[in-house]
Order: sequence, then structure tokens, then C-alpha cells
Amino acid sequence: MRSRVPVSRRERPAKPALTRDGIVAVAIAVLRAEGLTKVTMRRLAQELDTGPASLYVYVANTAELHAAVLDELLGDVDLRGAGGWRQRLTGVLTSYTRVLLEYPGLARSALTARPSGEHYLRLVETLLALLDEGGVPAAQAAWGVDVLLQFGTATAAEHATRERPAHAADERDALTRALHGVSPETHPRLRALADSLLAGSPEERMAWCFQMLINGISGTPVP
Amino acid sequence: MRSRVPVSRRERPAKPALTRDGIVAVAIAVLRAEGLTKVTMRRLAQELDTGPASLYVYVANTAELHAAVLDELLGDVDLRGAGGWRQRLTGVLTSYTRVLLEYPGLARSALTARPSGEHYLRLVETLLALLDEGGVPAAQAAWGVDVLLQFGTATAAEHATRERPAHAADERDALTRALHGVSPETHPRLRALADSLLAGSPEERMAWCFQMLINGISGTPVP
DNA sequence: ACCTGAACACCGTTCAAGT
DNA sequence: ACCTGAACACCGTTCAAGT
Repeated sequence: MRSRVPVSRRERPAKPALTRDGIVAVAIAVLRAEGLTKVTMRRLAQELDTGPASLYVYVANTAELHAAVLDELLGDVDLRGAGGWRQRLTGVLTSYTRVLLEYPGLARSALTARPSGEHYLRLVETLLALLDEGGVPAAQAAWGVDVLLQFGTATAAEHATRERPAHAADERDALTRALHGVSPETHPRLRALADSLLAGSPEERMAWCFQMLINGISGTPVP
Repeated sequence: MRSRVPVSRRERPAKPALTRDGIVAVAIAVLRAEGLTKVTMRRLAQELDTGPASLYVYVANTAELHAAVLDELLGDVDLRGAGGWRQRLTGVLTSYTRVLLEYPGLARSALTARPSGEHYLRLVETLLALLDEGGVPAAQAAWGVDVLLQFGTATAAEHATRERPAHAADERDALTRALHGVSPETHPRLRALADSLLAGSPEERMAWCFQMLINGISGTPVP
């Protein structure tokens, strides 16, 4: 067994320079260590031994900062994968969603502040290549990638819970109760399909959704 | 011409009672008048002539409050509509998205705090009925409604801009520039499809997306 | 039992004033 | 020119103390 070395919570890997890249680097460190709620202008400034006003020289606002952090994280998405184009496409999308699921709050930001950085562009390029390989007409593919990524982002964003994981279960229970407590007179289908509506593991549903989206994109010509 | 009656900004339609419904009513009034950013515990308390702590007797937290407000707004969704099932289905979904687009910040909340109120249940029931009418197998319909609503919610949430509509245009420009500035060597498809990626009005794209989703849902059996 | 004042622990952003 | 102290205008949530 390795000897445990007590590390002070305050110990940090050398203070980065006060530049845009330095700020993003600190932001990611804080994100990994303490989550998105701590990635604030004030906290980052403190980490860099300055006042919050100084950050505004390099970053326009919090939203822009979050977008920059997200693009950096997108470097972790696995763009390779094995199998046919369909399987590889699903693989990339699953990897994308999984990366976002590590920080659902960031996915939430991504919905508003679309990234347009290096890693994002590479991801879109890869998705277009796979759709092309699958014989999906270019125009459909172009509109399709947007929806594919939006689905992944939204799915991750749905898990953004404000600190308290307990509430997530509460909410599901609330829906379950609402669904089973509904009158068969006024809501016959809701009643009949209550179990189907809640069925399946997150993985199964996500896999079905990706297949469904790929089928829809392949089979729906743009106007 | 009608005579203009100067109305004090402070004038209000009779202070509601300090109950859950009263709080939600005030929340909606503030939402309509000043937007979601003003729908805060503190502001609502002030509106009800009390301290913020008092609201916590009736509402668990801000997220729950937002969910309640959203369900109320969902009462405005047009569930009727004319034409075949496909057209009516698209109509309801478009209406849903449009209602959310009035308050994109609320759509953003909705992604996390799924409503489970009366109006939400009626909406889901209606969508299930339309899919059934279209001959979509029940299991596919059950998983499908989720994605249909998620798409509408996410689309509305994408428009959630923090106060400054100027930024939205900036962002689109950033993506346009990024897309056209990319090297054809490393990103050939991005370069070739740059125009397609940005093509179409929001309405056209939304219409295509709904058709695409309906096609995908109809044609993809659940495992 | 029901309600709430006051406090705790924070935010983002701006701008006048420094170096 | 570049940087920042201090201020402005807020937040959500808790809890001890009141009625």
C-alpha cells in the first residue's frame, strides 16, 4: 500500500499567468476540483491573486469563459471508434454526451453559448464525414449534425442539478406519481403507457434516440 | 385617440395572498412584466410585502418555483389544430416551442426541472394521441414524445441570452467566421458545407426537424 | 405552529483612479 | 496602455427569535 501524503487543499500547481489561456487553465482546474458552481469570476481572480475586474481584460463575460472551458473539454471526445459508419457515429455522439455528462452545468451553458473553437470544429467535421460515409445527402447531414449535437447537449444538460442530487430522484418520483395518479377518463394514453414512458435504462434510451435520429436524418430530404 | 392614463410603475393588481398559488401568480406577473431574471425569491417577497424567508414555507427552492411557473404557461399551448395527424402534431409542437420561446430562460430551467403539472400532462396525452392516430407503435411513441418535447425545449433554451441580445448576433458571426476561416486541408467537409450548415430560416429548420423526428420515431423499433 | 429579521456567504460587472 | 480597488446592485438559503 502506498503511503498517503497529506496534501493541503490550498496547494496548487504553480499560478498561471494572467492571460486568456491562463484564466481558462485555472477555470478548468477549479472545474475539475470543485465543479462549475465555483468557476466564477471572483473565485478565478482570487486564484490568480488579483481582483475580479482584471479578468475582464481577457474575457468578455462569464458565458464566454464557460464556452472556452467547454471547447477545451471537447478535446477529450473520442473521435475514432470501430465498426461501420453507424456504429462509429453513435460512438462519437455517445462519447460527446459522456464528456458533457461529467459537467452537466456546462452542457447547460453550451446550449446558449455554442462553442466555435478548435475542438468543436473538429467534432463537427468528424460527424459530417461519418454521415457522408453513410451516404446521407450533404444538405440533410448539415442540418442533421446540429440536431445530433443538440440532443447530446440537452441530454447532458437535463442532469444539471443545482448541487443536490437528492432532488433529481424526487423529481422522477413526482413524475412517476403524477403519471400513475392520473385519471384514465381524461388521460387514457398516459395511463396505459405510464410504464413505457418511464421504461429503459438511460443507456438504452440514448442508443435508441441516436438510431432514431440517424434514421430520421437519412430519410428526410430538406426543402 | 384614447387619452393616455399615466400608470405608476408601482401600481399592481391587488396583492395576492401569501400562499403557493399566490406566489406563483406574482411570479408570472413579474415574469410577463420584467422577464425571468427578475423572478427571484427576494423580488417576489418584496412584491408580497414580506421577507424572502417566508416564501420557503410554500416553495422548496427557486427551481421548483420556476417549474410551477412553467406549467402555468403551458396552459397557453394550442392543442387543437387542423389537418392530418402529422400536421396537427407539428402544430402542437410548434405551439409548445413558441410558448417557451417567449421566455427562453424558463425553457432552460425546464430542461433540468421537468414539469409534472396538469398542463404538462395534458400536453403529453395529446401528443400520444396524435402519434397513436398516426399508427406509431405505442412503445416508440412513449419514448418519442420525450425527444419531441426535449427538442422543442432545447431549441427555445438556445435562445436564452443573458439580457444582451447583441451577443446572440456576435456568436453567430463567430461561428460563421470560424466556419469560413477553416482550412480545406484539415476540415474539407466543414468548408464545403459551411453554407448548408448556416442555411435556412429558424422556421424552416424547425419544420424539417419535426418531420425528421416524426419519421425517425415512426421507423425505429424499440429494443 | 407559523412566520420572518437579520445574517451568512456569496454573485457579475463597472469605472474612476492608480501605475 | 494596462491594470485594479472599491463600489453598485444584487443573489439563495438558513436559523434563531419572535408572535
